[in-house]
Amino acid sequence: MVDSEKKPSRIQMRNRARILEAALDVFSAHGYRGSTLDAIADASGLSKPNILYYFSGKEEIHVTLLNQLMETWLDPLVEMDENGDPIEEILRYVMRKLEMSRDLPRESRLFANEILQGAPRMTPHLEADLKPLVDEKCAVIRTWMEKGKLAPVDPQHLFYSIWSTTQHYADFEAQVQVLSDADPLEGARLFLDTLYRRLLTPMPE
Amino acid sequence: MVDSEKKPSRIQMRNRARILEAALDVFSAHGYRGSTLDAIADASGLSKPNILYYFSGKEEIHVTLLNQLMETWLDPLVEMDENGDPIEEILRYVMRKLEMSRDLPRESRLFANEILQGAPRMTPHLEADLKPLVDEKCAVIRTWMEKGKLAPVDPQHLFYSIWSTTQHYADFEAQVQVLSDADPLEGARLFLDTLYRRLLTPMPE
DNA sequence: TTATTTTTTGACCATCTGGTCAATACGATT
DNA sequence: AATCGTATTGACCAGATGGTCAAAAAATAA
Repeated sequence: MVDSEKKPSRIQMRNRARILEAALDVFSAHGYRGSTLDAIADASGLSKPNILYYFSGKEEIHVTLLNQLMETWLDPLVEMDENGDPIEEILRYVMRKLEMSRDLPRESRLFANEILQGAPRMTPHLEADLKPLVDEKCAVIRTWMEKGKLAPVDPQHLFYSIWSTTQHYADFEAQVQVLSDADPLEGARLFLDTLYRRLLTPMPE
Repeated sequence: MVDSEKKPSRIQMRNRARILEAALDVFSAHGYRGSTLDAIADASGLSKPNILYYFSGKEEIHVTLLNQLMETWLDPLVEMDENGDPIEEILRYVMRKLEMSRDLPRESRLFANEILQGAPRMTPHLEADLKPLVDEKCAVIRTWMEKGKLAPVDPQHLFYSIWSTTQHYADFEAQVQVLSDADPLEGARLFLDTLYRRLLTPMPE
């Protein structure tokens, strides 16, 4: 039996990792309801009952992925530094989010799927982790604006715009693919740099 | 039998409309795979076999919704007028998209779900309808920029940003709900107006 | 080696789900 | 009222799916 008291064996570590890796593939591509244990079993190379030896059920796998994701997802925002140059800090945040769209598209789509379905398994996380962090960083941005380092805009909607414009390249890849000729991510870098510089650079009176 | 040759009777019109209305509710909330004919039957007040009397199957209902959606979705872009004032035309487009997030959130989520899953039933539509329209409007925007009426940016990515920032309020409503105190849509109007004015207003040398 | 614990699996089950079909109810026309 | 095409439904089915379980196979400890 997998005992949550003792430390996990090497086999347990390896197989749990395999399962989560396979599940990320499957869940991000088909959503929770569209994913089957059989598909995860196939993708991980383990049998279905064996998967249920490591996880109590489909839902626990999904929840585990979502929990892991939350840290990764918030990290760039955590790193936004109150003492850095405001515009460069925000642009750095934008670029890190854009890189995550390129490097972690599955995670982005997993998240998008969950929120689209009304965040049934994530609302507590959002309230407990995301909300306080966003409130804190909004306050930082407001002080920057008061000091005249940034042109004034609503910080909350600024965040919404950063999230949506960057994640768009992962979440709506199927659409971007149809419309774009060249590598969209390079164009996105230039565009978003311009967008946020023009939005946030304070104008001397 | 429902005969596609003859014009549909009043009962047929009414029931097909009922089914599509119920299906829009269900599909937009749970995605294609997460939705069941039983749920659509319940929501429409018709029995499952009766639904299959009007539509050949679950997929046909979904495809019908997607086809209807495409028109509604493209309409604001179609209306963008080459002869209007460039900045006002684009801002009008932004605001119409934002209104659609408020008034047609189910349609927005239906679309988002479909694209997130890789657009399995919409890629042909995107290529046949969306792509040419976007190409055309990108050309218009480029001429505006050449005439110095708009600050230069990549028109394609400009569209991506408009779509993502406006649709965000419908598609990620569950997240916005957690973070926003007041009515987010009013704040969004102000923010997006500022964002696109600052981005697009040409600077005299 | 043997005993013991951990890991893996084949067979199985209950439920859900998309879909069928024969029979029935309904509504318009004569 | 009788007729005929339209609309509706209860009963049913096959396949998919999440999950169980006893037994076998591996790994580990004695």
